[in-house]
Amino acid sequence: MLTERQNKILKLIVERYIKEPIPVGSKVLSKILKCSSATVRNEMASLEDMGLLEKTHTSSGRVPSEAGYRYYVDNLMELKKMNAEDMFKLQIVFKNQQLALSDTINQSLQIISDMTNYTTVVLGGSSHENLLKQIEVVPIDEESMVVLIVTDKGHVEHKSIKLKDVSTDEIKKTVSLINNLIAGTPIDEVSSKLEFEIKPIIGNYVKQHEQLYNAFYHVFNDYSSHDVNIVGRTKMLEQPEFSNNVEKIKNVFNKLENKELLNSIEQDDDNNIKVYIGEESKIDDDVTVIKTKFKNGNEEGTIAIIGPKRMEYDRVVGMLEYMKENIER
Amino acid sequence: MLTERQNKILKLIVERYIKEPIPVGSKVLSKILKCSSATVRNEMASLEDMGLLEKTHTSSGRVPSEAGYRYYVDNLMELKKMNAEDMFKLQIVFKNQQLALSDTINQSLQIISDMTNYTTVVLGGSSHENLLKQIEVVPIDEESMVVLIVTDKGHVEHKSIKLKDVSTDEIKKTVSLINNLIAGTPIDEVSSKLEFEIKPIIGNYVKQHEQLYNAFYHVFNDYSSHDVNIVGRTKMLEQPEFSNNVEKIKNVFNKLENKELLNSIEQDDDNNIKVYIGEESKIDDDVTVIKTKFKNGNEEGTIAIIGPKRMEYDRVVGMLEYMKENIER
DNA sequence: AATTAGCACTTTTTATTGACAAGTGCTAAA
DNA sequence: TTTAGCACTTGTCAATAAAAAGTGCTAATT
Repeated sequence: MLTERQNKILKLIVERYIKEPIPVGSKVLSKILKCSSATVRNEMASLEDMGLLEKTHTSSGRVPSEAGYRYYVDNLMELKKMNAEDMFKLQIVFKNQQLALSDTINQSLQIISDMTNYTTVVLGGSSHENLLKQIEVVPIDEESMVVLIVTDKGHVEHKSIKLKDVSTDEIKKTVSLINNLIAGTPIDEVSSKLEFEIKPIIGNYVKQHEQLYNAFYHVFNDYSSHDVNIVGRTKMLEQPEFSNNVEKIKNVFNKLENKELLNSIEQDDDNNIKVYIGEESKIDDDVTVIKTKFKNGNEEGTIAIIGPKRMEYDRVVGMLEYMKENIER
Repeated sequence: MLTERQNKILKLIVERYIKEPIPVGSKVLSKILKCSSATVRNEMASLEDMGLLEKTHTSSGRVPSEAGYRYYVDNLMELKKMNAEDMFKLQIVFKNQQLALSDTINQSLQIISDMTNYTTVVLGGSSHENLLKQIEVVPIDEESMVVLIVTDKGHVEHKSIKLKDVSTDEIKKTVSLINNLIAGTPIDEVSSKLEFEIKPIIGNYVKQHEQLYNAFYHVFNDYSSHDVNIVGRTKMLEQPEFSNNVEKIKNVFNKLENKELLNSIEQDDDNNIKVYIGEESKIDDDVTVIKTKFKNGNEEGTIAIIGPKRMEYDRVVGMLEYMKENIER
């Protein structure tokens, strides 16, 4: 357990370092704490022993370690209310009744990304939570057509397919068959339902049933399991820990492109705001991800803010809280 | 007009510099050309006077200028056939009859991006070339619904909208009205047609006609004028001219995000392969864009490869030619 | 008239040095 | 328990020097 003073010192170091990425020395702190620098040095040494602080070299000031940030977030941080101006900007978006929820979220995250210089992400629910609402087929020319898949949460996916020697009528019948028999099924399970419930039926009256079945089967199989929207990809370049390190940038960008890894954001089922610091983020040692789930009517998903480990935790958590409240209302 | 030898020297310098971004000195060339370095120096000075070469500092070797690359591309470059292995990889994609054209293109451009470490782009036709094929509305819950717009070229756009106190029946009628009266209109012009042809009609039998009209009006007004797919965004980071210059990276990434600027790729109507070097690319002085239009049946668009000015022109042009051929077949 | 050898001159790159600033750890005194 | 004091480390910055790469020009050569 840390003493009062140690808490104070750790908090000061974390907040100073977040403001400006310069290791914090004992001298500045001694002034603030009204004790000698030697005392501060002793305390800092203890905090380092506990693994909460680090040095960049033998005679440098201290920098928070990953555990230090963790401790700060869990025990020391005081949530920061959003300032009036920022709040006002967001309220304009939230008050706009015309917008669909997804647009509201996207626009507000765009604003947050611009205010903070962090990258933001919206994830729709995963495919096993999405139910097939309806499919539509729009013929484009003799051979090709577009298949549209709409889920109960309003997510849309489409795919062009080619079919030879299949009549419009046969397609229409199959489509309404699917809409009647399979709508309401989780997207995940549609492929198998197609096989066992649709394939046998269309086998009877569609000449090229094999081809037709295959086309639909693939459409659902390729259904990307996630609806991902990343806002402010390049904001990462504004952060000093990345702007001088192309390898890091490459790594982070590749992880963002690679949707699989974004799923790691959605791992746990906690409904509160969660903070993944450094290594925990699974993206990069210097990256922190702060996320929360949201639910509004039948729409649900996750919003996340991705920034450097040296992130303004108090501010971002405050913002996410505000976002979540407004979305759910 | 350049002499035989000057052509040779310019070609050598460009190709050497493309292989490795090190200014080329007279010594290396003298060995290849079997003449003294002094002779080469004289020729290089002439080429510099003509604006085809540049120095990075008073006593450095030479580097191609923008005009130098231009001259190389227009006069000196010998197209390079793709190697068998690369060709084979692409053939697998092109031979796959199952795939819709857009998927074929995306997959093959992914391969090309990986082979070359350049960014690739597919642009669909612009909105004034796209005709409205059909719209569909799928209700999600009492208030919200998804509007789907399909164009004659199979491009799909969707948008969630909210409507209060509008019956399903009213919506259905309006939708079929639009499909009957406006299908076939260029997307660009749909908004105005809605106003003059649909609004007056629904005004008669839809209670909340103002609201309904507004919703559809916005859907078409927000229609993003372009279908853009960027593959291998981060490949730019592999190029030495960018990997040490965060400002450049930022600039290029922002230009890519900003769809307007991609339109500049589509500016001219030339059907051949076009090369935009450096400043001409409108993206960055150190960027080259090589693009071509393609047309297959009623689908058409543009594919482009974006790389450093120091791009392997002979290889990329060869690849684009091959792509174009295969797409159009 | 074209080519080449030779050399002075520039600029970049790299390493070395020294001085200074920032900060620590430890010891001994308060 | 706190603090003053001091030796010690490390990083940063500027100055200097030497080496490497390459040029332009002049004068000699082919």
